[in-house]
Amino acid sequence: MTRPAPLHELIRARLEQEILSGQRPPGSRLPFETELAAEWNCARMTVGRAINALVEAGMVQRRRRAGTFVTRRSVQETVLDIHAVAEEVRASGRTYAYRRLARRESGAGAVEMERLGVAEGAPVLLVVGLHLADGEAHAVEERLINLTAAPEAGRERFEEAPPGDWLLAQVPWTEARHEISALAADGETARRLGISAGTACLCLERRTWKSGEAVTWARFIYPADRQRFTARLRQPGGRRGE
Amino acid sequence: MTRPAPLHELIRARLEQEILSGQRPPGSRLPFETELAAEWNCARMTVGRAINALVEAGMVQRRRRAGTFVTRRSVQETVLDIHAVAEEVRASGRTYAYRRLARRESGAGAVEMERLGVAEGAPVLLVVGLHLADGEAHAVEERLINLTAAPEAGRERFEEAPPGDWLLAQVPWTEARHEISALAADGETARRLGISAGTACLCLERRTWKSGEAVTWARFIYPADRQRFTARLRQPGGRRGE
DNA sequence: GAGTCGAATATGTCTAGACATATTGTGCGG
DNA sequence: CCGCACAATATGTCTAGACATATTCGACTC
Repeated sequence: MTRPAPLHELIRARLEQEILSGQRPPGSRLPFETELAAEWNCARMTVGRAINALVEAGMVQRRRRAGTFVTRRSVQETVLDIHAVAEEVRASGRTYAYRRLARRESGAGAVEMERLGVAEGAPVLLVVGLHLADGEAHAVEERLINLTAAPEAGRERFEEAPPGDWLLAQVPWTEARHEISALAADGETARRLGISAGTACLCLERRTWKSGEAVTWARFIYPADRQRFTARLRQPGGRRGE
Repeated sequence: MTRPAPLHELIRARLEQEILSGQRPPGSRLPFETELAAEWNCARMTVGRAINALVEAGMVQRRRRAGTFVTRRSVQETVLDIHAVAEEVRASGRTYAYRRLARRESGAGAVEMERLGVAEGAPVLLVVGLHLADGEAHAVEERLINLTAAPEAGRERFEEAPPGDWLLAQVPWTEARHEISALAADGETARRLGISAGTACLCLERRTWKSGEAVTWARFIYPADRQRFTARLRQPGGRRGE
């Protein structure tokens, strides 16, 4: 039994369908709110709400006095889900394990300055760890933590659990950025992953900030055959997990 | 001069800040709409609108009779912008060019069945092309088009312009999915890109549907040093391009 | 103690107005 | 013909209500 959809949802769905079908081509003007309100026999605010959802989805743009116009589609904005490595592995039905390979506190050098965006000599913590799936190397994680932003991290050993989990729980971030690239494994990485040097690898870099201050930088390196990222188009009217 | 922000926006920003700062921890209940309305001295619908924006951003969940609760953060949902290759190249200030390498119409075999999800023997079009930046190979594009879904594509040569542009204009899709992976260049790909076989490459696969029917499959292969994808965290209250 | 039913209540949707504000078109004067 | 002031207008925001609906809580029964 499907509950009756609210009116603003019906209006939104109808307009969306007309846009996607090409019936309302990019650049064309939608009927004015008052016209739609008369057509659907409802208040202007109800159609306004429907149209605002389309604005939110990037399908139309509104200009006062001019009207509402169908957006020209140019950039495909897709949604990429990046889980924690442990979840990725468990989701595929394998057992997950973690092993710390190295831990070092130091003052920021050139590399750390670039990766974290901190001043020279600022205290930073480097942790290198290996993520295992069914006992086999799944990914190498290199992690830099800005100890100025997260001083409590200096007291953690990160021997049993990866720093990501701890940071997520301890330091709420407000902004994060990801970069996905490919690279050939260098000697050390190859040795850690048990592959031969030069093997193609997928690389995910993540930078996290809390209110403008860099908290952590992380790089995950996966052998090419062991990981891929999937993204789906943002569903314009998609309801969020129920 | 910043225009005065609307009240629902102020309320949303305030609540968001309280959530991000940890002042309102995950699982905690927000004040009831009526309480917030009294606190801000406004109508209930105004605070409702503010809270709905937080729902949209996935920061809170609402349950009738129970109230509104701060969501536990689990999956990081990020937004990935995937431009057309031509735009990517031009955005970096280089000149863009395209060269078609091959074109073949045939009935779907095992590979095409898997990639497009069509029946055996269904008419498909394969186009292979090279994207060039400043005269240098930037990416190889392999493209399969379902001629049942887009029969007009059979009359196109795709010699000057890549099929992506034409398809985008002709066949509005309703769903698309992307996969990003790394691979080592095979002999033919390496030759086309002017690199040596085995070089690490970044690979983007895209599948596009129109109302449930597969329209096209595309695979872009970039040498590792020539492309990376960036994603940013979905800005909860981010305004869309103005 | 377990289960059932009904009342209480917070959210969900909607209306018919109001006024604000950005932008467009127009007419007037130079 | 150009520029400028002004009126027209479509969206943007907000209100004070109304009724619907899902969920919870408590009272009552077995």
